[in-house]
Amino acid sequence: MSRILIIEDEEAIADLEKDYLELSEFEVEIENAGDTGLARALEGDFDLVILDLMLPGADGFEVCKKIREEKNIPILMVSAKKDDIDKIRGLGLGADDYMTKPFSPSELVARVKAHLTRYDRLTGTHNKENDIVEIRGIRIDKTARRVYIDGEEKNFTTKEFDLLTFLAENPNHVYTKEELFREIWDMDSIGDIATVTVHIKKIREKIEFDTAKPQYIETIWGVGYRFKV
Amino acid sequence: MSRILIIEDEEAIADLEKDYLELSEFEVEIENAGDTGLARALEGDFDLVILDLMLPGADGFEVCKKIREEKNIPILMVSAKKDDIDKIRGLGLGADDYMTKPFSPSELVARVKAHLTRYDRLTGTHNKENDIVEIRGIRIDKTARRVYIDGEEKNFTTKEFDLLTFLAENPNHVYTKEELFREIWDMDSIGDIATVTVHIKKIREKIEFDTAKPQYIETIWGVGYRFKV
DNA sequence: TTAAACTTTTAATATTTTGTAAATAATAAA
DNA sequence: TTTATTATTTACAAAATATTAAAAGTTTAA
Repeated sequence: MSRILIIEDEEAIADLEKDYLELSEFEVEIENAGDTGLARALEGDFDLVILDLMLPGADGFEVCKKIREEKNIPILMVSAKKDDIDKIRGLGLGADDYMTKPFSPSELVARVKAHLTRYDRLTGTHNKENDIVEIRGIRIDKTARRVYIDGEEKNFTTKEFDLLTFLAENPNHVYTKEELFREIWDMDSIGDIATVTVHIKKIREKIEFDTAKPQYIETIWGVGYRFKV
Repeated sequence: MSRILIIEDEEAIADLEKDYLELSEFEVEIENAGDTGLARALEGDFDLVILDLMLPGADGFEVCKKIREEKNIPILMVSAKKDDIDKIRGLGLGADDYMTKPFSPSELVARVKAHLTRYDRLTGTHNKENDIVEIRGIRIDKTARRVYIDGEEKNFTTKEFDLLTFLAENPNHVYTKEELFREIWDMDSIGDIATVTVHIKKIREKIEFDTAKPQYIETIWGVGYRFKV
C-alpha cells in the first residue's frame, strides 16, 4: 500500500489525519518539525506528503520547494490561513493541492486518493511494477508475455510480441522498417527487412478489426509504421 | 504553447474562458456539445480539457470517462452544482479537478497552469526533445509525422511533409526551386524542377484557405518560394 | 528424431506516391 | 498592348512502396 508522510506540529491534528488515513489502508508516519520532516521526506520512500505551512524549525514554503527539487511525489499543503493558497501558487513551489483548516478527514482522504491515483497513472508506477503496457484496449503483460485484445487473450509468437510491445510502448512515433529491425532483431544479424512487413501483417491479423484499415498500427507510406494513439 | 479544449454549451461562459486563457498565451478551441466534444478531444492534439458536466448530446460523466480511457491529459470538470463534486469523485472518472460555477477566470487560469505544470513534470514532456514545429496555426509533429492545420489533422505524403517542414522551419527565407529540390530530393544532379511546383500546389491545397491567394507559402516571382511569417 | 511451430525469403499483386507533359494563367519587360 | 517568361493546374503514366500468400528454412518441444 502507499506510504504517507505527515509533517505537522499540532499533534492532535496529525493523529487524527493518521487515524483516518490508516482506515483507508495507508501506511502513515508523522514528523512534527520542518527540518526533520524535510530530512525524512528526502530520505524515506514515501508516495505522498501532507505538509503544514506553519512549522517550527523551518519555513513550510522552503520545505515544499526542497522536497520538490528532489522528488516528484504529490505534496498536499495544509494551512490555517486562506490567503496562503494564493501565496503558494504565486511562489510556484510545486505543491499539488492546498487545504485550509479546518477540513474534514474524509475530504483529506479523498484528495490523497485522487492524487495517488493520478500519480500512478502519469508515472506508470503501478503498471511498471507488473510490467504491463496498456493502450487503447490492448493489454500487454510483459512478464507473462501475454496479450489481451479487448479483454480476450490472443497468442503471439516471440517476434510478434516484441514488435507489438515496442510499438505500443512508443506510440505516435514513426519507425522505419530498418529501425524496427535493428530494435527487435539482433544488431549484427543480417537479414532482409521484408520480414518486418510480414510480422506487421501477422500482428494486424490479431489486433485489427479490419486489416485493410488498420486502427492501431498505421502505415506511413514511404517511411514506416506508427502505433496510433 | 499548450492547447486547450473547452467543452461547454453556454457560449458566453465558453467565450469568457477562452478570452482569459488566450491572454495567457494558450491556444483554445470550443466545442458546445458532448458528443462532438468527445470526438474532438480524442482526435485532436490537446494538452488539457475543460469539461462542463451539463451538456446536450451526451452525459458529462460519460465524456470524462471516455476521454480518460484514451488520454492521460488533465481534465478539469466544471459544474453548477456543488454536490456533483462528490459524485465525480465517487465514480472515479479520472477527472483531475473540479470547479463550481460561478468561478473567477483568474482562478481557472491558475488551475490550468498548475495542472499543465504538473503534467509536464510527471510525464517528462518538457524533458523530451520536442521536435514540434509550430508556426501560424500550423503544427508539425516531426516524430509522429503528423500535421495539424488549425488543430485539425491533415494527411501529407512523404515529399509534401518534408517540403512543408523544411519551409516552416525556415520561415521568411526565399528558396529557389533548385534549392528546394536539392534539399528535399537530395540529389546533386539538376533534375526536373517542375515537380517542386506541383508539390507546392499539393501542399497549398491542404494548408491554404484560398489557393489563389496563399497566406503561408508565397511565390516570389522569378525567384522561388517563401514561408511567410 | 520427428512433427509442429515459427521465421524468413520470395514473388506476384495491389496501392500510393511521384514525376512528366501539356494546357492555362499570371507577371514583367519591351 | 504585345510578347516572352514564369507559375499554376490538371490528368495520367511510371515508379516506388506495401501487402499478401505461399514456399523454404529454422527452431523448438514432445
